[in-house]
Amino acid sequence: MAIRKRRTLLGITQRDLSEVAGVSLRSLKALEAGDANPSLGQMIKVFDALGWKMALEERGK
Amino acid sequence: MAIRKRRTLLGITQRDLSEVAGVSLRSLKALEAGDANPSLGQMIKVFDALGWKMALEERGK
DNA sequence: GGTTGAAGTGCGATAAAATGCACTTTGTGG
DNA sequence: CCACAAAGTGCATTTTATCGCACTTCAACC
Repeated sequence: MAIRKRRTLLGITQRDLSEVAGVSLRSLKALEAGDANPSLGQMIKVFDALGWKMALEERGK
Repeated sequence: MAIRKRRTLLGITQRDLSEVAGVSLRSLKALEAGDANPSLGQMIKVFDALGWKMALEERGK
């Protein structure tokens, strides 16, 4: 997933990110592993911690 | 929210959208009302039904 | 005023997410 | 090989989202 790539690029551990984002380490691991259907709030926290924001786009065709 | 605007623009009811998207009417109402912390799957279904997709952007500054 | 369709809302039941904990695996440096 | 840090994973528990249902509100129309 993109999360891991971004996180490693920032040179921080899962623990670091989970603390900055304010989600549990367990949840972050699940999120990175892709075996999760996270809540919007959960995602926003993590994305925000990674310097990302969510946006809507037209789905081409 | 943007969902309602889009939906009314399409000229469909909440019931219509909920059925097309595959989520319960109750959930869609909550989603439009903004009193929800929906799951990613839930949002994708609705956004997809509205011709939208989600994207990540750099958070300015 | 009565009827109808769409939308808003509260509540209880259930499915699922989020968490904590214990443990395993993997890599890295001594 | 050993020690340590980071990551992966299974499980039990707690919390929360999702859903159905009943009821209310509101507007349009006859």
